[in-house]
Amino acid sequence: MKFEIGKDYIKVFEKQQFNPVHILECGQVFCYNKDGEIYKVFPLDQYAEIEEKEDYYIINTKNPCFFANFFDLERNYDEIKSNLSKFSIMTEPLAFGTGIRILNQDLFEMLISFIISANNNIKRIKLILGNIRRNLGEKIAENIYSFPTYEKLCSVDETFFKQMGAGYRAQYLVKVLKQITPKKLLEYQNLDSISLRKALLSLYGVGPKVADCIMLFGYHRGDVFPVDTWIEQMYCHYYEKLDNREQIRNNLLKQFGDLSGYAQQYLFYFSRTNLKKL
DNA sequence: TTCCAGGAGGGGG
DNA sequence: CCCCCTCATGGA
Repeated sequence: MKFEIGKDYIKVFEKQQFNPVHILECGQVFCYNKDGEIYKVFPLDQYAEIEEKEDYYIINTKNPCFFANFFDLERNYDEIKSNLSKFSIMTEPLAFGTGIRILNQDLFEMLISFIISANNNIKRIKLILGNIRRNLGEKIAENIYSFPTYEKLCSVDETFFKQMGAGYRAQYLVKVLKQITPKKLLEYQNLDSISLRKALLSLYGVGPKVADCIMLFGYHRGDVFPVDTWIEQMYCHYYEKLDNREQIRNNLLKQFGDLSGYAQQYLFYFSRTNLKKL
């Protein structure tokens, strides 16, 4: 995709391939705020502000290289969308979510975030993660705190996570922190998708859906299809009535192949905002 | 008041 | 293997 990278900014010129509203609001990421027309994004300990100009979007940040990778700017999404458009079910979701991109997010942050996401809603997930940041992170901008380090998270107990609002997921967090380190997660990069999924599923608080989300939004694997309540509803509406999520996953994977992850995100975003009206 | 949210762990059959 | 139950919390 066409973009210009400067010392403290990135300009992104192809708006049909890059829409910050849809990229951030589509449910793949929880570390952002909307401040008027400006989006503030704060993955890990990094910070950026995104603003729309007439012919481009500008990402203002001290670390353009980090965010070029974070926003997956090297990838051509025109090609992905063109391939997805061959499926008639994708017509509306592609039009609705124009400019969605799958982010490259930190593996450890994804693990913690999506364990919290289980049986939860996005607004409250953001709230809980914000509480954890504010208590254990470093201040990186006005009223914005970094994602805590592994060591910081290990230094607190179950009661702390409950106070942050994590509810019964508090014990999952404490246990998973004893099972895994950020370094080990990084080493998993080399695994094929079958082995990677198996490794993630062995972690406490990580089931099929959370494992798929970590694989998609962290490891950028296209050959997964996270099935949550919205995808399940979508599937029952457009395909057939099925309550077995593993079966739904396999059927959708068979259709979309290596583009499954991308298809899923467009379908999820569309379903979550439109399906209840249908 | 009950139902639901980007589900997962645990027990029993 | 599958089925059933339970797990906090806040908004609708």
